[in-house]
Amino acid sequence: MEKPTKLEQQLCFEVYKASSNFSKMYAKALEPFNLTFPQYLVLLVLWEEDGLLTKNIGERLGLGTGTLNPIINRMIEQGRLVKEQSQSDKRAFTISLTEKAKSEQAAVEQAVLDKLISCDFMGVNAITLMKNLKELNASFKTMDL
Amino acid sequence: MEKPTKLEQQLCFEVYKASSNFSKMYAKALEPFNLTFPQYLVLLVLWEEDGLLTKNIGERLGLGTGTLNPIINRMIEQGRLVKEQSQSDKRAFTISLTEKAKSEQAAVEQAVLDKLISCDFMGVNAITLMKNLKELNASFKTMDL
DNA sequence: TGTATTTACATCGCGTACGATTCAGTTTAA
DNA sequence: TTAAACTGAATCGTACGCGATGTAAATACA
Repeated sequence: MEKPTKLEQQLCFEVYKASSNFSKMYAKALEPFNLTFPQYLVLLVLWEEDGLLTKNIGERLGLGTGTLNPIINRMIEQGRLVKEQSQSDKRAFTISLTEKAKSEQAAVEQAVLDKLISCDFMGVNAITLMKNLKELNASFKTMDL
Repeated sequence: MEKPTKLEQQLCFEVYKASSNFSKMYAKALEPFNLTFPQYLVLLVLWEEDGLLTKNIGERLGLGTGTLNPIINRMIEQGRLVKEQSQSDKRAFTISLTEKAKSEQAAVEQAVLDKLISCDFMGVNAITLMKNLKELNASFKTMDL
């Protein structure tokens, strides 16, 4: 990593733009379901493993309670999630999918897939990109900041 | 790009996390100056070329007026920017740096550089990553979404 | 010329995103 | 066994980020 200044400024900006681009693309795909991108991420986690604690979801998504709690509350209002106090630890709450959220999984995933296919990232080497991003994010994890 | 589903879900998530990681890192570096990351991006644009129209800044950063306008207003309150109506086009406004914003350039850039060096992204191939991200973002540009 | 469209900016509503604080419940250790 | 330290959530304040709408100025064009 020689000459971090210019290079890194541009790297952080490319990441920033890519993130906002993805966010907008997914927003379009998820709009018919009245879902936002972060809400979709919560569903992805719970479709993989239902009944997690708020804490666990936050860890997987890298979100603090200040961000995650309002998202979960909106999804409860939408009738997608249910929250119940854990018996073993009364501070903690278990978040579970409703039937509605379970039954729409296939349709939502199909809509996202359709969008991705229609977008067709010409020539982008997604494998390499993912690998490099994972390395980058792993680096962040070991930092004090 | 075979099997977009899982792969792409993860790609968008890696980008999402990387963006938030960068944002937090830069936030730390910029905190002493009472600057946020998006505010810093505005400064980067204007340090390169002062006296741009709001429209130009928005184009370079990929931000709409709904996002950019409040940022500029805060930076005016901070005493970093000045806004004046364009004479040639009375709808447009020229955004210029104050002396304060010009004089702090070196110190801000040094602080960011120090932070980047102290973070030391071990083994991350920034060149390749940048290249792939630029391709990705170029793809987004040619999309309808 | 006069009207229709477009453009530049402002504002609004909603939904993140994050650090800081608060509070109740849990664990640790003296 | 308590007091102290810690932990999981909730809440608050500030700042994006975006689509939609509003308004005035500029441009197109019939």
